Amino acid sequence: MARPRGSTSEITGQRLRAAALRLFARHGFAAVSMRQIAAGAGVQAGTLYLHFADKEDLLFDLLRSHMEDLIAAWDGQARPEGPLDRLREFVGFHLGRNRDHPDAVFLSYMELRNLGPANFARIESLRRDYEDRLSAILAEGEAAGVFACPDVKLATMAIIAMLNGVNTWYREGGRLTRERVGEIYWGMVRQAVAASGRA
Amino acid sequence: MARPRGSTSEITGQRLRAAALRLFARHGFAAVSMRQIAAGAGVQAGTLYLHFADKEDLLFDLLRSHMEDLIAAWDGQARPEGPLDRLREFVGFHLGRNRDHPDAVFLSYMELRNLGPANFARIESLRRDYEDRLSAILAEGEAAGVFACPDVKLATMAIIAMLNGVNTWYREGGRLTRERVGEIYWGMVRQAVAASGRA
DNA sequence: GTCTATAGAAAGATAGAC
DNA sequence: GTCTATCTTTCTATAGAC
Repeated sequence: MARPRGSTSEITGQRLRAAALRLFARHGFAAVSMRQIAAGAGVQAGTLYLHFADKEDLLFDLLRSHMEDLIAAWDGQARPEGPLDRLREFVGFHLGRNRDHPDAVFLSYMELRNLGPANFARIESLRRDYEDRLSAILAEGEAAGVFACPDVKLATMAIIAMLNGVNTWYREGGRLTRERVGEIYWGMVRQAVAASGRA
Repeated sequence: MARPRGSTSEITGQRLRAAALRLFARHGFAAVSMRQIAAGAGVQAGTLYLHFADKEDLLFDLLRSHMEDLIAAWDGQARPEGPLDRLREFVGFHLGRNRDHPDAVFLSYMELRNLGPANFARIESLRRDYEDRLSAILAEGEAAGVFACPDVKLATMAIIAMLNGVNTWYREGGRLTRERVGEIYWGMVRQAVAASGRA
């Protein structure tokens, strides 16, 4: 993040990150050896310890940068006015990020248990920060009478889980395009929190 | 499954299954050693190979029996008439199973990649069988004009992902009871597929 | 059916040459 | 900054005693 750009070290570091991300997502953190990661980046095993203190530090680096990039990307983009359009924007944004970073998304939900307590807490905190963006939209819509969630936090968790599910089954070239899937999910999300229709 | 009941072998086998389930869910398949599993069941490592051919066979046994029990439990219970009540029943059933078998549910989504192609295909097939039960309810409701899913398969995946998400954040003794969470999720599911309100 | 003991391979991490 | 070589530990799986 704060290393000199373009240096040999930085290039190797990024290649190691990329190799580790791919391998961890494919086989699981515990199943991947430091030797495999090094080989994936075209270096020897010992070199890894020039860039990362140990295996967990490498995993933490991947998860932290993923969450920080995610939050920065959302905060950095223009937001439409009004809770409904803003929610639509969030759904599209989240699905787009999941599409573009499937390995990191998978890791950030599946391999948290391999972090020590301190690192675990930091990632969880970042995740909460991100989820709070969605909660704020829902609360705003609730106050405006556009949404009617019986519980904003639960609606937040439900929407995120629902959207994340797409990555587990969607395959390029299948029955539906990404765009169509996005439209259909947006429809379900909108109805799930809509003010009309609540019994 | 077809072993003599109550025999010493069967008891040890069940203890090994229970220990493996707990350890795999807690630390991940690759991170758990055969020695740990044996110790968790109070036997030595060599004994494991009397009950399972190898580590993958043990995982497959856990996943297969979980999925088969799940389907049998749903098929074996009385079903209310009408798509809306049937959907409500499914939501409650699914949340209840997830509550009672969190480790097996977690494993069946996270450790499939550790199965060989043949075993993987068998578990995937069982999962599809289960999901088809939900799809049938949605299709029935669609035909009756009670539901309006733009796509039954996507609604199936969305509902299951949403419900499964509860296990990742719900903690006993928290802000909401299981019953209240079930009510709120049922409300969101119902609205998400409701015939009214579709634009 | 379970034990002890171990073979053989592979893991994480480090030291020192270049 | 990267390499080779290696220490130490741990792994899966098996052989043979009881």
